[in-house]
Amino acid sequence: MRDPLSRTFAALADPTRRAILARLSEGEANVSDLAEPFLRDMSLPAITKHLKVLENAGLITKGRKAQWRPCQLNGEPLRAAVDWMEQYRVAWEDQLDRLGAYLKSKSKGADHGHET
Amino acid sequence: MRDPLSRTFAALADPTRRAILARLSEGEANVSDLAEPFLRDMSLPAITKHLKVLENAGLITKGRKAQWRPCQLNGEPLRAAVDWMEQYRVAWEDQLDRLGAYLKSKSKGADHGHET
DNA sequence: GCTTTATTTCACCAATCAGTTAATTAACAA
DNA sequence: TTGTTAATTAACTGATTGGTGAAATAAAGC
Repeated sequence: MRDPLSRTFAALADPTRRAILARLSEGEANVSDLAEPFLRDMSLPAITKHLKVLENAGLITKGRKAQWRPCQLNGEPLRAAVDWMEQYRVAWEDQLDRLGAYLKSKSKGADHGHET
Repeated sequence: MRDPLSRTFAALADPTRRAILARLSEGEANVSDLAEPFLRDMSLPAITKHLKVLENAGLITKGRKAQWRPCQLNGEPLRAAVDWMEQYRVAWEDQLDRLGAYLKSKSKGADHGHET
């Protein structure tokens, strides 16, 4: 996973990590706070690793406050990811439109008068 | 990678696969058409595998036309991915706003206490 | 100094990933 | 039937991922 965009998407490709980001969207939190909901399912080192993945992707930054490591969200890479998607969104929606038109013409074609 | 969202993000976490999607956003293409730009770097079976990943994520659908397999984009999972991101983008931007406000108040010296 | 709390690092393991070459299937063309 | 083109499957490999428990580090607190 060399490039930043790949790192971002890879980091998002895990429900635990997405949940951590969701939690962080409500505000700063320490590692143990972030870990707490998952400790039934996995160990603390596992969370440390997930956080490292998020950090390497630039999605979070970790501070230092005594023995705590307050984490906070960094939206920048996410914006890059959304931007990548938006770049192709027009084409995707065109294709969806074509599909919609096709389905509509196939079923009935009543409401919104498109060519049958 | 059980859940659909994870599958989508995982599928996007590879530059070859993103390039394939980009190509497909310009219109339907056969496997060999899609493979052509990459055959200098990897074999055809490698492309077949990438296409399978994209297909399993629901990002493309493969048709059959004689011995060809015309692939086309399916934007639905991408919409779900963008939706997930948008859901938190507001919060991220709020955080950026708060940071901005904080920095502004700090530079202005608006000394407002933080009571217990 | 010793103990506690918060977090990370280490060494390991099983599963998945991304690629390979060689063989195979599918559809068509002669 | 034989051959050609398009694409997939099979069997294998090395690297990465996601987890573990045990030990190590860091900063307080007593």
